[in-house]
Amino acid sequence: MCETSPIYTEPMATLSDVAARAGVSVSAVSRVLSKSPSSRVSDATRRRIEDAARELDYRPNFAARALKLSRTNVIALVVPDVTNAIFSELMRGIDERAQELGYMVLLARAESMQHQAESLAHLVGQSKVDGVIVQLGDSMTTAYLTALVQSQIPALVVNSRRLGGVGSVTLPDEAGAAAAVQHLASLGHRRIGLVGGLASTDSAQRRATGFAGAMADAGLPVPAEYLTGFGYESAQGRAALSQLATLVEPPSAIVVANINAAFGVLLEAHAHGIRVPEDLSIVALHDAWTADNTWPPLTTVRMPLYELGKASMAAMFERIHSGVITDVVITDPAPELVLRESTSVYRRVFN
Amino acid sequence: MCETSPIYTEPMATLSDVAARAGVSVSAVSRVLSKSPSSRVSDATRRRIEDAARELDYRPNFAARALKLSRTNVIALVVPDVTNAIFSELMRGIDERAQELGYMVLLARAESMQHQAESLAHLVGQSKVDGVIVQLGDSMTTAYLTALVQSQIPALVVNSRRLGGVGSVTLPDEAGAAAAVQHLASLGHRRIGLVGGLASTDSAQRRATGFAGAMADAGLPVPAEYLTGFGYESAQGRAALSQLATLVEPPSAIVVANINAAFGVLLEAHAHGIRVPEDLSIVALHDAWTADNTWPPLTTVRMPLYELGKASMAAMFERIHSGVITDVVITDPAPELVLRESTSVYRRVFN
DNA sequence: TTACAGTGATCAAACGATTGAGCTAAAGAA
DNA sequence: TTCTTTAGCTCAATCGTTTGATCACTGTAA
Repeated sequence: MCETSPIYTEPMATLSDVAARAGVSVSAVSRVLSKSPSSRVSDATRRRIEDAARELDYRPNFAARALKLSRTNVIALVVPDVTNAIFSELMRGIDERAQELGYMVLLARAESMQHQAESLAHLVGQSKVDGVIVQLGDSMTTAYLTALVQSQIPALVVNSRRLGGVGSVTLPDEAGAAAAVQHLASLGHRRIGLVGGLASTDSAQRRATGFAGAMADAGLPVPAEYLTGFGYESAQGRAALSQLATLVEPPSAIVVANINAAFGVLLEAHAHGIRVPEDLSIVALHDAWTADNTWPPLTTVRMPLYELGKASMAAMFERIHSGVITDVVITDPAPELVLRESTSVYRRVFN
Repeated sequence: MCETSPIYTEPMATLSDVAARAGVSVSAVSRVLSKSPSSRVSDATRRRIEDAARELDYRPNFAARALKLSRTNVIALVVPDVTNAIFSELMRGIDERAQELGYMVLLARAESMQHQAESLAHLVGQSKVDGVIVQLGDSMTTAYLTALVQSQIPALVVNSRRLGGVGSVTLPDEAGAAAAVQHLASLGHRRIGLVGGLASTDSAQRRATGFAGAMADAGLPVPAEYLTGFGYESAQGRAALSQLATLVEPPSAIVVANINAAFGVLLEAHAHGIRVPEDLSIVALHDAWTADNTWPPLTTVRMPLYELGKASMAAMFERIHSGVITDVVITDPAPELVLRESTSVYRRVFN
């Protein structure tokens, strides 16, 4: 089961190796290879240096560079839950832009940071990373956030505003919720409920606002008992539908503020013998590949998560390099309805 | 929208700051704080140093340490697809053990590494990371792998063996497939099909072997047309069922080698009007929270992914510190059937 | 002839930690 | 008293880069 391998790993070529081979000084090599604009070098030596570097397969030593320049070109991404389908699109956006900007992403699961704020401080204090992008979750304490703000860490919060001292990048939550309402209204639904997030969270508030606004625009009433706000996870979606189902006159359609909660809603509907979409139309915010796997497949509103990621990394870059703290709202592309099979035209069941 | 913040970020305290405050030399501080066993220091000075360090909130500079010791205590995890539900359990295991061992994990999406092997070489060549754990995907070229082997990088492949020069950690694939078969057989099914992975991959082969073995043990025939092997993704699951459904005498139950493919199987079943589990029982390898969201919820065989992650990190640690290359198979816990609603007792439809 | 600007390269001091070797004083041995 | 040992420190080199300061040289102007 085991086998020892002699490790012949000849050490990487360094600047001075290249310098020796090219017959020049270390500084000349450094200036040429790091393409510094102030490099007054003759074409001949430049070529000799580049050749030598290529022949020795030279790669700059990350640690040495980081030490000298006191920046690592690495940023940390803190997410509450890697399992979340939403995270992966976000990650993809961040990663892509990071690569363009010459950065790498260190993924940190929030759960793994036991003494959370402290861990973050370590990350930056040790100058392992140049900045931190945090995707807020319901579980993140405010203590964590204030600690984050107080530390002078370049930080950025994704999809949550009203935090002084750290930047933010936010989704068009109102527009997304409104799009969902408009879809249902256009199908003839008048009794539309909301399965929302925790009222304490910023995004849940915005989605609720968008929902209310669109209902008003459509001239539809919103009874208080049609509004729930248990949270974004599956179990909380179940709880919400379970409550809505007991109403004397239950909604004929609901907007679910998060796709994960919608999974729970669907399960609970099955459990209650509520047929989707015949008895109840469901549209959820956020699109993900998992929406195809439910029965019926979920109609969703796709939110620009990929762009959220890209913009986050861009804002982080700005913050690091110019100290500018921005609050960005993604508007392009706009939330887009993805029609599947969980919504249908309203049929008067109480005819 | 923008607001500039003056950055008062006073630089981190260094060893010499601590030394100055404690009135001792830098080396004394280093020896005390890095708890080196060869530190002959009086209790008095030790206490002075520790106090000074605490007061200044000293944290060792990562880059400096990495430069001097030429190791970073960071490993890279390369995954084909962050979206994959399987990945998150694996990641959790790796991350947890990494933390115990004083390591951090740099997540690298394989898709983001355009010139893949080259990127890897960069990662290690620059000594950004001490080693690389690779979760193989269908899309990973053999060129990539041979490059990985040839480089002297401490590397480890997850769930794929037969690679000289790099270690491996593998799931109990045969046992998992066998457990699935046994469950179906115990329900009275005799015509059992396999929706497998690509025959070129190691894990697909082992699962196919486990399937065949268990079928033989149960005294059940396996017609060649009951065996498919399109791949582990949803679309390929659809393709597989679409093919199986055309058979004159289709299977009454199938084992799907991967839960993601099972989602596709389920969709295709719906499309064909095949009722699950009445007309077709389905059991999939790998459990994930998404299995609860399908209709009907999927019966699965839970594979020890978390333990796979932990073992991987442990093996990586071994590899880095003692050069020992191991091939580990996870046996504990054994694959476990998670009963949901996609399987039921066989009823003779052709009576 | 002397001075001076400009070019192309080198020197050397950092960055912050680690660590083998060397130093000093006190204690013990001869 | 003198020599050796040892506990308790400090010295100084080193890891690989970056970068302001410096230097040697050539060509030009005064």
